[in-house]
Amino acid sequence: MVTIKDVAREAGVSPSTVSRVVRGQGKVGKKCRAKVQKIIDEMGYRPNTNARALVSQRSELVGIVTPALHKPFFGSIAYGAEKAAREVAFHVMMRNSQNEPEAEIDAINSLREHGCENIILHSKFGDPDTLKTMAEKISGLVFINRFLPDLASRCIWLDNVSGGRMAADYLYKQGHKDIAIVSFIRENEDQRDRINGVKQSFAGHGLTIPTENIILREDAGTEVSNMQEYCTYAVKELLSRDIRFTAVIAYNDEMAIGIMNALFDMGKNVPEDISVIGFDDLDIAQKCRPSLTTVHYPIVEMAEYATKLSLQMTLEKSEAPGRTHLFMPSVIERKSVKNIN
Amino acid sequence: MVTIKDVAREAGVSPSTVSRVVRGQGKVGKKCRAKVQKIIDEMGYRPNTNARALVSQRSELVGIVTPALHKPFFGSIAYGAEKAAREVAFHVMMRNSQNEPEAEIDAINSLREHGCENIILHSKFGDPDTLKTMAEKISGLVFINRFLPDLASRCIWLDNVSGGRMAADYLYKQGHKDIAIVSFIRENEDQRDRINGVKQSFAGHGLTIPTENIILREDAGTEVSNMQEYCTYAVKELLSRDIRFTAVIAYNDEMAIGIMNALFDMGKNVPEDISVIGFDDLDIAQKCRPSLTTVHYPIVEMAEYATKLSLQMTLEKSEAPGRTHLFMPSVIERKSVKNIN
DNA sequence: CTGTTAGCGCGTTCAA
DNA sequence: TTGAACGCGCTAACAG
Repeated sequence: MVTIKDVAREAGVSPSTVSRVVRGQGKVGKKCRAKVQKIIDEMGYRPNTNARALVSQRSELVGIVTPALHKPFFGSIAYGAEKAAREVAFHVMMRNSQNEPEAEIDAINSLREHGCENIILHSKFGDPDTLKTMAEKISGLVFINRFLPDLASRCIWLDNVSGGRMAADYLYKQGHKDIAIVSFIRENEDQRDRINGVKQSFAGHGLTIPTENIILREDAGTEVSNMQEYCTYAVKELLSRDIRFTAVIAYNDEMAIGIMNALFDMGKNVPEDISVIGFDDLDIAQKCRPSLTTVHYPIVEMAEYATKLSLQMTLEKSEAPGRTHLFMPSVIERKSVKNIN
Repeated sequence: MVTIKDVAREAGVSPSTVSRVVRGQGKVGKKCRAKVQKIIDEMGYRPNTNARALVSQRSELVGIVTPALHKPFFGSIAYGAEKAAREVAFHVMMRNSQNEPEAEIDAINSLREHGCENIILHSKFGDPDTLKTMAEKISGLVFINRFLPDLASRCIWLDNVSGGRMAADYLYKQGHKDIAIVSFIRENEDQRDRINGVKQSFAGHGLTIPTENIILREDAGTEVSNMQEYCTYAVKELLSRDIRFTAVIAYNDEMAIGIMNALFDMGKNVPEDISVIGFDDLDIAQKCRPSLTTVHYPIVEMAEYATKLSLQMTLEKSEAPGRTHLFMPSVIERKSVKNIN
């Protein structure tokens, strides 16, 4: 390993001068700078990040904590963050949390051991008070896909209510007055918000959505163990109940696809017999058949934005601006919804 | 920030003793250890990784360099690596290379600045000599999904020839004697290997695959700009040429799905009219319709293995074992291939 | 079993 | 404009 001393000796200058050249700071004579730079290139010198972080008390690291990196949605977060980080020559360190609050804390702590001040956290279930305490200690901690009133200015999140409303508005315009909703848990924020958005939209048209038209995973019991099983269960329920619906709003794309498959299996065609709309706009939405009409979640942009915000907070030592960062979804029209007007 | 000194002072011992307790190494009196541990917990002391890495000359980091993390296949590599890294309390740093050899080198260099000795590199196009030079300098550099004869013991790769053979064997058993192949470039290793595997299989049955039955992206010219366009082009070619085929072997799942969609668009049903088989076994393969029969690529396991191998090489300072690490694919039977016997 | 000493490679004073 | 000296927090070698 070639150190700053080696370069200094070779160039016949002091280590401090080399340091100035490397960082492009301070006053260095033009000739001197050129000579040192030449030696640096020749010797292939690269500053030791650890030593640097040790002395300057900050590492050039962005940490990202998400539930499961192999899922496309979270992979996109990592992708967006890496993109923004690279622009300022920062590195990305990642950690999976499995959606377990304990694992999240652990991940954050170990990130901090590396001197990582910039952390993008995707926490759906972390305790607000705990998170607040952490935020006070970590100047670059920001939250993606969650809104915490006390930490509003550090939250980068999506307007799920609008997303739900947009999906419902779109369906309504296509002539669908009777719809069903398939989601997970009633009380989870995102899920509740999206459902509320749908209800708002329909209320605006003087319509209500009967309780029987809403299927929730929490009501499915233990008989279903994975997404497809749940979707099959949901579709069976819907079809067996004495209700009328021409379209299904799924919580997300994965579920929408599961529902389409279940419908096909039961002899229903999408969108001819029943329309389906998703949420997220994952890659798969354009690859499945019929391609999925869905609500676009600008997750890559959000992750980039979150990273830049975090960086700005630590680099410019500026507090987060006194506002929250709310992104808007948008409907992407594809082939899974039929116009029945 | 609470340092080792703070703990030492508080506990009335020397920093070295605290260090020994923290690392669980060396001899420390039972009572003494308990007391120090108590103070550590109370004060919330966490060792500074940078200082540690500086003095011990090694960081507890695994670097992973892949072309594009947001794609499920590469996301799985990151996932597997993180899993293995976490077991030994290492962190993962990642970098996207966009498949550009320059960016790869750059990524590796910046990883090294962090003192990262463990690097999992997914490089399809990197120059073998350059890679060899890097490997000599980086004791924990391993290659995933590539075989370099000179660095065989550091390569974790898949037997693509067998994969191609398995796909073809499976098709043959299902009664398909006339098949088409859709792939990218003739000379790329993986693609050539898989095609060769297919040819071997058929040769074993006394059959050959006519050149006209093989469509390559490189022959498509510039008119196609994305995967779906290419698949549509490929299917059109196949259908317009005066050839006979009952099944299509696609280079990978993404392509297989594009091909299925193109076939549907042209009024052909899968698998009734034409069967399709993919490669990779991405999540999407079980979600698409018909679900895709494909060749399973054990990429998560391979990434875990690669990480453990790298760790072993650096931690135990042992050279890589004198053998290469070749994983075998396997056929996953789903619904996109019809038995026409 | 425990403490003392001496750096790891670098950035940042402060003098010169 | 340059250099010398110091210390970031920690581990390792050596004494005791």
